[in-house]
Amino acid sequence: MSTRESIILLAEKLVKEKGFNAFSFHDIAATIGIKTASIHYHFPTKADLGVAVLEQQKTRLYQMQESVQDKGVLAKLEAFFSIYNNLPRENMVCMVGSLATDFNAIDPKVQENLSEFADLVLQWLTDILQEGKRENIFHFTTPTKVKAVQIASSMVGVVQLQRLVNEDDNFFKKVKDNIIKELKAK
Amino acid sequence: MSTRESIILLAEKLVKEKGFNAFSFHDIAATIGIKTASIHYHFPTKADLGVAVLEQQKTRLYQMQESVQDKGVLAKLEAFFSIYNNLPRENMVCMVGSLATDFNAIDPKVQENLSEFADLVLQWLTDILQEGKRENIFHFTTPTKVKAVQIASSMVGVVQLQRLVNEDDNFFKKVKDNIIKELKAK
DNA sequence: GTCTATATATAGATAGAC
DNA sequence: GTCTATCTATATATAGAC
Repeated sequence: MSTRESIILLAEKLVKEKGFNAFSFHDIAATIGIKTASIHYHFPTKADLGVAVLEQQKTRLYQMQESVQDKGVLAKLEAFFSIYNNLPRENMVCMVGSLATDFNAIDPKVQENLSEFADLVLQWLTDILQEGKRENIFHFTTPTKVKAVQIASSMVGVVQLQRLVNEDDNFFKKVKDNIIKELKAK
Repeated sequence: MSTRESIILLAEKLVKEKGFNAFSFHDIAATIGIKTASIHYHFPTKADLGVAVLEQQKTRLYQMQESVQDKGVLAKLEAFFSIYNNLPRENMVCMVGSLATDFNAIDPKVQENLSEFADLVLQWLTDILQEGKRENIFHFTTPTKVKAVQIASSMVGVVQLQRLVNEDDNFFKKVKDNIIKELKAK
């Protein structure tokens, strides 16, 4: 893996763990064994690094969409949830939520890329829900986009709340399972 | 209003707008017309200020609970939603979500107070939902606490997503209205 | 209770050698 | 592509005068 890729991956981890404005080039440099000046060679500014992280997120999303395109709607829904599945265990929140709370404190370039990534995720979930309705697997009556926003919001929020409560209560899994149950209910 | 109260109120606003680690004592000092050293007289450390903000949030929550204790369950539910109602318009996210994403970058004292405040909010919503079931106004079958976490998560998340999408689409209101509709549905 | 002045630390960023 | 060295800005925090 190239140094550039290592930096992006570690930056992603740190954003999800601590937030964009709480990690520093020094955190990254110390972990991967280089100096902060070397990071600036790959990413002139921290905003450039933020943009690169979001572009990588988009690429990963496209790959995930492609990998399940021939599968059933329930497999696609599970792929959507896989964005969030491992976060609580790793003491992380999702990229969108982490950057959204810092929105007014990040560079406009990062803001723009974040909005685009969030739109992609929302549109993907909307498409999945629509397909489920068409196939008579899901039976909600709410407008599909609204339902998608509601479900995505639940995921964004529950990984954050999970951090604050006793981890014996696996609210993340309970909420996720309940969402699937409600989607299937007639 | 005392200087101390002014500092707490402004800190609350800044946390919801930019995040705890993105505002500085200088931001507060400049706005209310004092020097940063004066803030340290009231709050020795930034963590102390964070704790004070959360204690004020708890006090406000208790007052809200008391103000609706003799009203109907739908009025209580609306009081719960009032925590979030004005946030999108003011370009803010909620206190719990803002601090949860920064959880690993804030002082343990602030972490602890945040967890307590989140527990209070969740327990309040759980009580409201339970009362609604008892009075046959709500008809969900999911365990009440899980339903409360799911709804609270939706609110935490939707005020964050609302920041990222076209504000012409008032997803916050649509999601909130849909949650109420689903609670009442048989 | 607020001020001036300052200490101390750390951040992002740049210049130029290798 | 990474380094050393340095710049500049800003953060939290403290000491002591008023």
